[in-house]
Amino acid sequence: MPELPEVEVVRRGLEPKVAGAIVQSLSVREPRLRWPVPTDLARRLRGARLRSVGRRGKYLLFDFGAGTLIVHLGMSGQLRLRAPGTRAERHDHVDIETSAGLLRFTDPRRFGAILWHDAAQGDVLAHPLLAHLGVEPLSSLFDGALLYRLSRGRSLTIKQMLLSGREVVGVGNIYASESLFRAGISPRARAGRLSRVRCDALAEAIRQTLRDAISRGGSSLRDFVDSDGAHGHFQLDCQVYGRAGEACRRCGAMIKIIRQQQRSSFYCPSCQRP
DNA sequence: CACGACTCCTGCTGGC
DNA sequence: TGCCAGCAGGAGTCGT
Repeated sequence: MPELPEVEVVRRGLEPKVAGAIVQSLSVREPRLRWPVPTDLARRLRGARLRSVGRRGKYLLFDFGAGTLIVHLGMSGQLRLRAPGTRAERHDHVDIETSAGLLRFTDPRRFGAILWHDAAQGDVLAHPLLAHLGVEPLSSLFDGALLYRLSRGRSLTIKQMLLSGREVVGVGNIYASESLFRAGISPRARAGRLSRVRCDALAEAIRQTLRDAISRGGSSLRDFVDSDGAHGHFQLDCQVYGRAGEACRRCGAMIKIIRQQQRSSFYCPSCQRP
């Protein structure tokens, strides 16, 4: 479900409400997520005070001082703040009862993850899952120069490079297609062949696409909801994603769909060049 | 190292 | 109308 904008929308929704909250209890109904929920999590969290809610790529980072709760929403995860006592339904796998309310993790496909990183093990950003992530696309470190430098000598397609998360994080299948359309670049273009000018255009397109999506409250393709259960509106503005066979809004040509690495890519064959 | 295929899981949807 | 194959927004791991 969630790419960077959706995760950021969840983070922004939660942070002002739960920062400073004390954890009262934690209950795990289904520990079998992408990796097992740590068995000692309840003991570690009980009585702990949540300092802040951060984000790295698509990972949410709940800082408790003594350690960090790492949460990934996978493809179908939700993290919502509910009234205490709200009845658990199917796929409501983990509840964190806090002084600010019930923080509930729901994930039908169980591709999500809830992990603990102890402060004694060092900076959470050095965690194996986070250490090799690319640059944050909305930070000042990300621009066309970086994209150009990191793509030299690479034979994979630009779509695949964006999805890998090793150069830039947070761009998933929807926003990769949308960003490439904005930049006029075919998803099939070889990353290593992109000119500096086109890298500039792509970096700017990625930043604009993600900012727009965040400001609209995230994509609501399928079932994305924010921490209050509200749906986003980005899907209303998709230029190519999910529009195979329809007319390009810019030139009228028919939007195409192709498969790349088992994922669909949507693009306008007229507006986007290899 | 770089790259691509495979995999985990449940819920829909589209085509028959 | 009903059924079911195939596809879905992620990304770590493994084989080449």
